[in-house]
Amino acid sequence: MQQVDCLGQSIQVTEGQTCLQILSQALSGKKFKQTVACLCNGRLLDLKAMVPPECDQIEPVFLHSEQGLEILRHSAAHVMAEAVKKLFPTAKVTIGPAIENGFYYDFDFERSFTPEDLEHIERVMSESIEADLPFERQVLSRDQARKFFSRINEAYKLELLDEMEDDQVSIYSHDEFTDLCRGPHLPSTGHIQAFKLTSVAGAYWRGDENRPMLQRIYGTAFADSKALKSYLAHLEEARKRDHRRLGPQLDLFSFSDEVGPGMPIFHPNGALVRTILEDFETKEHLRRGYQLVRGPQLLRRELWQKSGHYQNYGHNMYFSEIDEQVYGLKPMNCVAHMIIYKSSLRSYRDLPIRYFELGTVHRHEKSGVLHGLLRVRQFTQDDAHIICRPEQLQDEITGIIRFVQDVMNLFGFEFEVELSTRPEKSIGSDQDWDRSTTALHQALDSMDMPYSINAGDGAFYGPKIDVKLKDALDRTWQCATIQCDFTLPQHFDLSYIGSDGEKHRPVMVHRTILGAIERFMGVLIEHYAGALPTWMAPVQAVLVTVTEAHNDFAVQCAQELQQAGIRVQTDLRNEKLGFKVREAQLSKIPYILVIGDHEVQEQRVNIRFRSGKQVGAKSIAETVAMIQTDCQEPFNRGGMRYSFTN
RNA sequence: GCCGGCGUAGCUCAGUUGGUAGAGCAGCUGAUUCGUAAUCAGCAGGUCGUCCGUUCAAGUCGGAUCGCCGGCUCCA
Repeated sequence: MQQVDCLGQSIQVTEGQTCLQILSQALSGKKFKQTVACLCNGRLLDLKAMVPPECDQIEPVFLHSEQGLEILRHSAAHVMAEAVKKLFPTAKVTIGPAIENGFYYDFDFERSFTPEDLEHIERVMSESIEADLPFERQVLSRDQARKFFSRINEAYKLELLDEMEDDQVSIYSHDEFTDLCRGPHLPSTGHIQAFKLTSVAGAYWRGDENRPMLQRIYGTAFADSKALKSYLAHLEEARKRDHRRLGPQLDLFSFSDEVGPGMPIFHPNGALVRTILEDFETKEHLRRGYQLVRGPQLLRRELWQKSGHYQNYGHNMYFSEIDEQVYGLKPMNCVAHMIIYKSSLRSYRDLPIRYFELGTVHRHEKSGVLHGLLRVRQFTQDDAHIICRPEQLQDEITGIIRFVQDVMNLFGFEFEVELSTRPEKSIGSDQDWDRSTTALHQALDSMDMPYSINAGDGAFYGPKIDVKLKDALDRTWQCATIQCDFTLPQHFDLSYIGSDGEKHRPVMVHRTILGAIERFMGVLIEHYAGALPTWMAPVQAVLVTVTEAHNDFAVQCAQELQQAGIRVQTDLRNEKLGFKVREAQLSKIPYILVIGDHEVQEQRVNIRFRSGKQVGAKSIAETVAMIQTDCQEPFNRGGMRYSFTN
């Protein structure tokens, strides 16, 4: 006799009983309505599935749970596919998974779907949901399935079937629509209470740009309309934080058609923020034993051929011919660093050598990938190359990870870490790959850093660790990267004299901490919604006068604050106080210092934060101390020894 | 690069079935001298992204091109 544990109750299963029957016994009626699937010993199953013989534990999956939402969204994708097939019978179905916050389905159709099409599709979907049609699962042999999909003329499904290894496959049907699908699904279409089709896009079949482009429809679905509304409102809020909107608004940077795509222009405020970041980085690198170096922008083509970049990435480089010589604008900084290393004979005692450069590079990125400051054609990397003995590799990598961690903590970023292993198209010996991949693993493990593995996504010359940050819309962007490289030392014949008096080959690590200054600024702006922490704010304080009678004192205060190293502005315009406060606050200036009759009399300023909070009157000396403490605070919190100075 | 959408004043946008361009904010000038998110009035501002075409007539229709946006692919 089979016994299962369900929500703390032990229930006897008689033969042929479904999970639905067990759960309805264990659950009170109300909660049961919210149950859309079940977990049998951790495996997701339909409610209508028979209790598996080996199962001894069943848990309900509620619609509101993460797994419940995934099932909801996947089912919504099926309902959408059904609607598309009803409206456009010639469309061929391909795949349609649930994704974070929604779902999509790709169709092969002779034209793109229009916004009007989406409305029609939504209407037909609503009809299907209204009819509350059950999802039915059926298990077929691969052969039967092949016959079925061939009869209904769904070539893409046949291709998917050919790739499957199982002898048996499952199909799901509701109404007249049937799809090859692992499941599980909702009990019926009526459980889809809140959905919306959001956009159309082109997408390559199987993600391969050499295969046909399909028509993708994106949608989203939530457990109830309140959750859907709040998600859509969240999206709207996120759009307000978009650095492409905030950048020009705060007069940080802009793009110009006249200049060219992917070439950001930094205005005074933005250039100042940049300089503050770069200055911080320079000091922080010096403190951690890096040496500052600087290479040229243009280097002979032969050098790029030697490094291998010409062969691998030449199509993305900018070239120029000068005095009958071809020069390439550098797409990375390592080549000059190699030359510096080679400029003298190196001893094992010299290693590790850590060359750091805020190196400006040019890469001709495809036009379609450009994205504000996050993907540009000219950018400055906080780039370093560490040349070390093989046995030093792991310590060096650990040091870099600690560096990344410190900096991310300073800014309060949450980040994802990925380790990418050897790709198909790669060079180097198995031994080199194994040794360096192991060093990366061990460095991450030794620091208890959680990470995922991206198999086959390493650089062609070595494995790497990438650190990814999210933008306002939760899209991830690679920032820090740590890349092992054993081919460049070979191409440039790098060596050091070991303790045995013999020449040895060093290993090399390419790494960035922020990634690119431009990208990092973009992510920072979105992270702080434009309200940069005081130590980075281009203008830290603005003196706002009530009337022109107070201007003299304001100018005097400004001079004192400036003397103390604070970035201060005055707003002496003949405008109402409310108007000036509003503008200062919209400019996200951390300290708004109001001066009226009281303040002039007491020789004080009245402090208001950009949050709207009013602090009260303080002397200039007190104000300076307050702002300086504020600047120092993130560094104390981040546990960094770097101290804020101007 | 590929698929789709969009380009009107510095910014945000309106502009009906083709009939010759409009608002708010910002700017300038003047008035107002004011206590914590928008004082009032006046003025000025546009080859409707660019180039071809259709038409008596194009911001509006068609084509090309440049750019931006959403995806896909890519990211040394």
